[in-house]
Amino acid sequence: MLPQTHYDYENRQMCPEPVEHSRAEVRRAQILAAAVDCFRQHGFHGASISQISKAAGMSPGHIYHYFENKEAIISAIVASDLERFLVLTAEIRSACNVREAMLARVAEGIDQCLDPLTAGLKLEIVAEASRNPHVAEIVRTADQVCRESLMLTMRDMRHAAGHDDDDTTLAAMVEVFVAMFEGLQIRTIRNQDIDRSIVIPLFQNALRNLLDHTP
Amino acid sequence: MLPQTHYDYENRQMCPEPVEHSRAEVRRAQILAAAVDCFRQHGFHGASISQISKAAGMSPGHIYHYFENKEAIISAIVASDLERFLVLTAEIRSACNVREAMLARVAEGIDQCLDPLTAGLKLEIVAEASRNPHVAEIVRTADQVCRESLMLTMRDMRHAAGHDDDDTTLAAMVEVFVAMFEGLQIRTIRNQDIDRSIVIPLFQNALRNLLDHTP
DNA sequence: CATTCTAGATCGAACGCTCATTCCATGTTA
DNA sequence: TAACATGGAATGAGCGTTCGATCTAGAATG
Repeated sequence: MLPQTHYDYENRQMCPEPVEHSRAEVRRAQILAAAVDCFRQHGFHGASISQISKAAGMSPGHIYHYFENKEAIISAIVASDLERFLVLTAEIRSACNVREAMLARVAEGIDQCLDPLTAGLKLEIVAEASRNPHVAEIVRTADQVCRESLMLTMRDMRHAAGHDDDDTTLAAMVEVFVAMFEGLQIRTIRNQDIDRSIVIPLFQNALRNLLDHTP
Repeated sequence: MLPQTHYDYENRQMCPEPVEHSRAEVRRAQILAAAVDCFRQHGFHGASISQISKAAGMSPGHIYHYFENKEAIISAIVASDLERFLVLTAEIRSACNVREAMLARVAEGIDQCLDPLTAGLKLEIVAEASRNPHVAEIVRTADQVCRESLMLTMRDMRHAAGHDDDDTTLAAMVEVFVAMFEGLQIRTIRNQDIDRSIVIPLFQNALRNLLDHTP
């Protein structure tokens, strides 16, 4: 386990977490957790401040001491959500055996994508990004950082296997790689009876084919 | 071009379209077109009946002569959206050369998935399905029919190539196949600068690997 | 240690607005 | 004339947000 970090958007690097325990930080976390619950159940626009405040165990007005408005809550969730992914990719890249770490995380990633609760919120976030420019900016910035991190990881893996790819090829491989995972999030909503024991090996095989691809 | 058809949910088969031109049908279509526009821009819960009625060029109250409530509009859009896909798969299966038809449609499908406007609404629909049981039921029923149709198509293709797969394997291949396409819908929102000229061939190659897969 | 002070935490009523929906008067068609 | 199409105001509920009143914990003071 790496120490807790977060992504510093201004300086574009990971920073150690100051592990805040102040009352304010606790309250903020309470609100965010409650909001995640509500957004999962009713969507961004369907969930009301009143609902969120009830779930967080405080008055509606009090929410506004910690967040400027409802959209700020959305942004905070999106940001923290994607920060967690950045930590994950950083962990993979800092492992001794990058390939092993990656393959291990693949199984983990598939499981997470196939969890309907997680997938539902992720889809809500992307759908919101498709029309809310503010959310779109956060989502796209973090996505770019993730892709860059994955590109570096993939370049290492491929180089060890004797391939020497240019950046455009690597970027395309990352696109298809990520698309496959994100596609699972949609599948788990559209089909609740996925036969995991057959689908997961097939999926992993397709991933391996992609990673070992020769032009 | 096949004649216009729609999917009869009760009898589980395609039916010829009665091509209605009555005033009521025209009005309904107007409302649905306006609603699609509004939902794209503001989401299901963000778009109001008043907005939709303005876009459709009629009064808010009049909407309720054609749809019981707002959710009925959502359902009608989802249903017609997915019916169009059912028509597409039926078209592929009825082609002389199924493999050729399929590969041609693949390029078409990639283009459609990479269009942010189309993708945005599809994601909105899936996100809504992840929490609205009524929408979920429509989405899942249609998805199942699509998968069955794709399974038949894929069985033909694979059989011609000397493979004889059992149903679970075929179902899994369909899952991964569809997941890849649906993943593109998310990618086109998260990354607006996808290099199509490199990504699409790589994506098609990955698809071919999947279709020619040997266990 | 006891008291006072103060700044932040917290509440919940209130505001202005918009929403989905209803309803009835009016217009249109056959 | 009868049946349907349409408009638009009315309704009541709920929304995001604001705001002033109260509470509380802990520093400052004596």
